[in-house]
Amino acid sequence: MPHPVKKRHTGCPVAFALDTFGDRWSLLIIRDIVLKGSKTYGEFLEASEGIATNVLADRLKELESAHILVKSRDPNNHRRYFYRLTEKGIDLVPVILEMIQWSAKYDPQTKARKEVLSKIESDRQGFLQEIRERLRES
Amino acid sequence: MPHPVKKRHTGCPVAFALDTFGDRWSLLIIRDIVLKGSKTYGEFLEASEGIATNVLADRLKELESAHILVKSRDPNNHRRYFYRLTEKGIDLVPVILEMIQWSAKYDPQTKARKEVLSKIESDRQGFLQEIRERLRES
DNA sequence: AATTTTACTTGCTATTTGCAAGTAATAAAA
DNA sequence: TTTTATTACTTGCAAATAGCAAGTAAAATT
Repeated sequence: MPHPVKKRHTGCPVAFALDTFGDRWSLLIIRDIVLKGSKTYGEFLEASEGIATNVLADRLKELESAHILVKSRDPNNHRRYFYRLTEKGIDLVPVILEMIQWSAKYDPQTKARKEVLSKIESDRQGFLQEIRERLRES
Repeated sequence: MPHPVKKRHTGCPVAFALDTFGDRWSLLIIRDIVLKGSKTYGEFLEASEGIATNVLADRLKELESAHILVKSRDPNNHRRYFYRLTEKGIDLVPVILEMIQWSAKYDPQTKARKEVLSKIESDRQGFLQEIRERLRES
């Protein structure tokens, strides 16, 4: 079973952020929720670029205990659970948007969609508000 | 010698960003340059929350080959090198600012300074511009 | 009652990190 | 000009983490 990474708790906000979600997978899981509408373990397994099942289980546990995700049962199918973003998690969307813009600028093979990019640039606040509302009501 | 992490090269901009700097140390090195004015190997070793020397060497190499950093000799002391951000590296500052804002909001022990935070909120573009200019002329 | 779905866990190997010590080139001091 | 110190690394090894394949358990479906 993978373990949580050592926390630096130095007070530096950059270090705090990296200690919380600074690994290869955490933000991809959040991307799956925000951009692909994933909610369940199975959906993350399929959507997240081939994340290993034990690593996925570990990251979900970590993100839940960091209060970035909340887990609830699917009322219609008690075998499965829904993972949703908390407000703390939703507040990570701006970080993801900046990453998207940076990669769109520097990755020649980027698949970032032009419409999305122009929306982010021309009406960032509106775009963020739409995402927030969608996530809150999901 | 640590090796580069496996690249996913899937076209997803979030994955591209994480493949490039999505680890516990890369953005801390960049923070050292941007916020602490670090330039040399020794300064990174001292500033970066106790990064191990071999990991530092590896990350510098990776960031250089990703064209985020450039390495040049100190003309006054040929034993040492200066590491500076390229434009590609400078363009990561917005990502770092978002992380700072998120951590300032959610870390009760944050040491993020209020003046900096209000400057970021009230005049983000101006703040970014100041940083860019300082980094370019350094 | 048997099968399938869903969300994991377990065990093992490979990779990466972290620590301590060592090296090589240049500069400074004696 | 020989010795010492600085600076930027490299090397070797142990510990932690990631990745892969197979297994388990509860709930739903057939």
